[in-house]
Amino acid sequence: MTRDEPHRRGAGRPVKEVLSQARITTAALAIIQAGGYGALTMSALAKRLGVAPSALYNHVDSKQEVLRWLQDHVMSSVDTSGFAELPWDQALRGWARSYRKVFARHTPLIPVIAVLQVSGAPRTLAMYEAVTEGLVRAGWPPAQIVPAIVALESFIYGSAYDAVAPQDIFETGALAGQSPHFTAAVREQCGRSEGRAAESAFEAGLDALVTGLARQAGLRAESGHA
Amino acid sequence: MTRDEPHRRGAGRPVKEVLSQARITTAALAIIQAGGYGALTMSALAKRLGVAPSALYNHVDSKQEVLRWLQDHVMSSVDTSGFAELPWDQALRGWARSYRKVFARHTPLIPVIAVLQVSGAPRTLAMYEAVTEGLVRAGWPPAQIVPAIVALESFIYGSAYDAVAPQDIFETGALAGQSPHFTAAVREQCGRSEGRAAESAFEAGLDALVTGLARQAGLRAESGHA
DNA sequence: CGAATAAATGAATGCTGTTCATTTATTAGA
DNA sequence: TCTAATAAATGAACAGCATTCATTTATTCG
Repeated sequence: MTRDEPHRRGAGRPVKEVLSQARITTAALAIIQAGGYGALTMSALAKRLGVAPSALYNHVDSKQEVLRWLQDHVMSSVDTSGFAELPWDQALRGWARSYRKVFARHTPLIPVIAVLQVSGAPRTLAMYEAVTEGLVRAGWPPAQIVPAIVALESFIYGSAYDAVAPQDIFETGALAGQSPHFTAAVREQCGRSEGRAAESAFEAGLDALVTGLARQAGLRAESGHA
Repeated sequence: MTRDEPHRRGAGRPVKEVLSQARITTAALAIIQAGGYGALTMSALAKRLGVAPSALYNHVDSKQEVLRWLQDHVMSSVDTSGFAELPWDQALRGWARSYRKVFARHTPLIPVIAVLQVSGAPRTLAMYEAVTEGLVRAGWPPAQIVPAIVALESFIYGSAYDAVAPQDIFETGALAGQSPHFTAAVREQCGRSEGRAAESAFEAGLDALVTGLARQAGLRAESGHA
């Protein structure tokens, strides 16, 4: 599945690649920032690169591949710097918050990630490596690290969707009579956390996961929950 | 946004509705089961209902609406019966397992749910009501229930993606040298949980979430973790 | 110069969801 | 029973999509 490098030895090679992976990814990102994922079409991408749509296919297998490149690029902006400076549990929380924040603005990439082989996504792999190394250094048993990352990641993806959902999703409206307990519960927490319902749910879940997974690993999260 | 009932008072009404929401939803489900979500097109849907594609639009606003109907229908097969018989934490785990199992076969609906107003999804609302009632009866403080459900749901959605991902996602391949810790960690857990990596990560995360969220709510999960 | 080759092109393909003017069928009321 | 009203089905059409292909253009190596 890995693409051949374009014109490895060939003649006719221009001095600078006009349509490199980097240029295509950058253009795609610009389109998304300007008009959202709905605006990301192969035509739009070609136009922004000053080229015919068909020319794109000399450098990309499919739109799916563009999305894969995009995914790996976006992933590189997830912050793992905490593992260099902070206690492991604070670093883990910081990583999770950054991860969620980044993908809340790129939810259409989530189905792509979920199926993506890391072997084709070097920066994604680098992120996993940073997290793993941090946990290893903190004394986590090796066998528990991948399950913990997977569990956290699952929670992060779901929370990213949640972060961009309309705030009034849970308004029961005309059906309130059929759901008295739930309607009351929604009212209850609307008062508490003003508008930031998704935020507080994320923090609650994150704390539970970090604490619980650490306990399963025979460790103890050092900092209390916020 | 709520559709008018077709032919409320009108003349020309056939005795039985040929294209009701139920019939459309059933047909869509059959198409999906036969050929996956890629096969679910408005043309295919029309053909299965023995009708021209354009006729569909007398009963449905858009394909998105079909997906919303589908979502609510699928949601009704999530099992909440545990809340009637089991201790609350076991019921919660059972619900989460069922929820994940159902949507693992309907991952394309996840982005739909995340944006869907419950006011238009009665069976989804019924599910929330069942869970909420169960937690209220168990003594959960009302203000903590919605955040807990949201956190669990986020985890469930992410885990549903995970459940259908290829097993070799984490094979680092040629890049193993650049990620020694992670590669080792992957090897480590491959040996432990044979093929069921997603499963064990889900159970670990579920246990952490249920335990941790309960502790935040001032309760204690009764049953130990599996 | 000539051969080789990558890359760009424009036209075309088949699919998608969706719209629209028109026709068909059914029923309510006079 | 005739007529008016109205919902629903139709087929043609549309714009947009990702993608393919034969052809042309440009570049560089021998």
